[in-house]
Amino acid sequence: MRNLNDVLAESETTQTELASQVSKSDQHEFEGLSLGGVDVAYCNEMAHACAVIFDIPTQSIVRREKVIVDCEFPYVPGHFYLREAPVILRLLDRFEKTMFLIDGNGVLHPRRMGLASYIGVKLDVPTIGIAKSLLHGKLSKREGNRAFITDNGETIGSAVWLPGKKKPIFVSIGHRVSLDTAIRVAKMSSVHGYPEPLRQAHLCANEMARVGSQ
DNA sequence: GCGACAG
DNA sequence: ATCTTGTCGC
Repeated sequence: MRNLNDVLAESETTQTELASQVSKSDQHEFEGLSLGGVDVAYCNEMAHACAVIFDIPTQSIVRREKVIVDCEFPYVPGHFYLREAPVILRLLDRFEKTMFLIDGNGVLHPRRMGLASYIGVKLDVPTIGIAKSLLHGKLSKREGNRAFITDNGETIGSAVWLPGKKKPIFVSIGHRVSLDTAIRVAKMSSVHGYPEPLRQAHLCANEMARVGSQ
C-alpha cells in the first residue's frame, strides 16, 4: 500500500467495518459527563490541535489541552480522519468521562464513518459530529429549526438552524449518542450562534498556529 | 463523461 | 483548511 489510491481503497474497507461498531443510542454509564470541543489548525505541515472543556452552567472554559504534531496526509473528502484523527486521538487520550463535539461528521458520511464516529469508536467515548457544510445526503423538508438529512431512506443527520444564523450546521451521531441528544447538546451549548466548545477550540487552535508560524 | 466534495 | 480587502448584514 504505497500510493494514495491504494491507501484510500483500504480506508474505505476500514470505514465500512468500523461503521458496524457505532452505537446510535444514549449511554447511561457516565454520571457527571463533561462536554468538550476539539479543533485543528494548520501552519504548513504542522497540525495545531486544541481541546477545551466547557461548563454550560457557568458558561466557562474549565480546561484546555493542546498538542502539535507533524501532519503530511492531505485532506481527501470522505477520508478526513486520515488527516486529523492521529492528532485528535493523542489529545483526547488525556480526558475521561467527557463527551466531545468534533469539527466534521459522524455517521453523516457515505460509509457512515466520518471523523467524529472514528474518534468515538477508537476511544469508545461519546462523540457528536458538527459540520459547517453538507458532505453527503439530502435535506428533507425543514420543520422548525431543523431538517433531517437522509441517504437511501436512512436518516443520517440533521441540519440545525441556530438562533440568529442564516446557514445551518449539520449535526450527526458520532458514537454512543442518539441524534436527538446530539441536536440537543449542539443547541444547548451554543452561545454565539455556534457550539461554544467548538468555537473556543477553533480560536485556540488558530492562535496556536498563528504564534507557531512566527 | 460531469459534477460533488467535512476541513 | 489557507491565501487576503473590502464589504454586506444586523
